[in-house]
Amino acid sequence: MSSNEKNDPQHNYDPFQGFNRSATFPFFDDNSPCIYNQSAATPPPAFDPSYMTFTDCLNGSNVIDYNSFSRAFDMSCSSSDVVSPMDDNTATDNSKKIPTCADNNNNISENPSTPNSSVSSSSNEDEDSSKAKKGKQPKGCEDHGDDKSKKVNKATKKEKRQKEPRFAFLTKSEIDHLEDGYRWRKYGQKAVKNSPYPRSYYRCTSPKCGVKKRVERSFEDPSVVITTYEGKHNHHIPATLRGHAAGMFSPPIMSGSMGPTFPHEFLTHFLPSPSNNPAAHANSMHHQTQQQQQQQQLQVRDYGLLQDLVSSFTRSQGP
DNA sequence: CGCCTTTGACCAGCGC
DNA sequence: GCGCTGGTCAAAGGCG
Repeated sequence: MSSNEKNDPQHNYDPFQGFNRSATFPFFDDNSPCIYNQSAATPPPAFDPSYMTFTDCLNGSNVIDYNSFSRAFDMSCSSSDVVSPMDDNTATDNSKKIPTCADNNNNISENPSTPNSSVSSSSNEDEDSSKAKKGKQPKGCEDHGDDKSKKVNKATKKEKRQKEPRFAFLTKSEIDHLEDGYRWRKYGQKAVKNSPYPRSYYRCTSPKCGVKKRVERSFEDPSVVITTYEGKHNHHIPATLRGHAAGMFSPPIMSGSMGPTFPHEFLTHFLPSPSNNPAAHANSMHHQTQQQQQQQQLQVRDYGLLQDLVSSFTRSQGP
């Protein structure tokens, strides 16, 4: 818990509390302007007063460049997926421990040429972590739950627990759980302190993919959904998805008006896109019915902020 | 029947 | 050691 929150919980709720923004978002400078929706009426005062839009982030020469941004989001699909583990004493809980810039560099920036070898190990370890935790016995079955096994589980967990880099997005949407092309299973929900809105926990349903995300609504601006991704998918977007999400970013909608490639690259990497999923692409290109197209448009609207960001960026590039 | 959400309980880390 | 909090588990139930 942050000291600010203690001092003034009603006005200092910060969904990114505990995040060192310059570390969490390496493309920010030390003054850490925050990604925020340009169209939002009133930015949450809890954030840095010097707000800048995503577009500003992209254009601000003193803030980021393509490289830093791409490093931040590991945009190169061919780049390493190695994620250096955070020590337990570095970041076991993002609300209590703030990763340092050095930590972050280790996690994200220093591996462009590292052999792509540890995706599975990373996710497997995550799975191991989950398995370790499954040592818990269900209620009424405590007869097997001796203290020894619990202690072993604790030790195992302490050794293996790692933190994936996290990336948070503010999305202006009325929908809490935005479709992003992947399939998620909700595994928990918790009330957020000083916020009337609960936080939901989702895990990617793909086997061996340990990606998680947390979704919560901003207390300051209920129209803003804060989605925090943790980890990186080690698989393609499911080709057959409810609502045909894999075809959301079909060329007519995204690529045709994108202009600059950067935001397109960014979004198509971080979010689902046919370019990341040839099978889905083919599917969307050849089997797109009118109904699917309508659905597609509806889903794209779910992206609220992201669309705004893209259009802002496109406009800022000029004709 | 498979997949998903809900929800109460449990666990670990941290501050005091 | 205790209490608080964030994160996770897993049984139960709903839905298509």
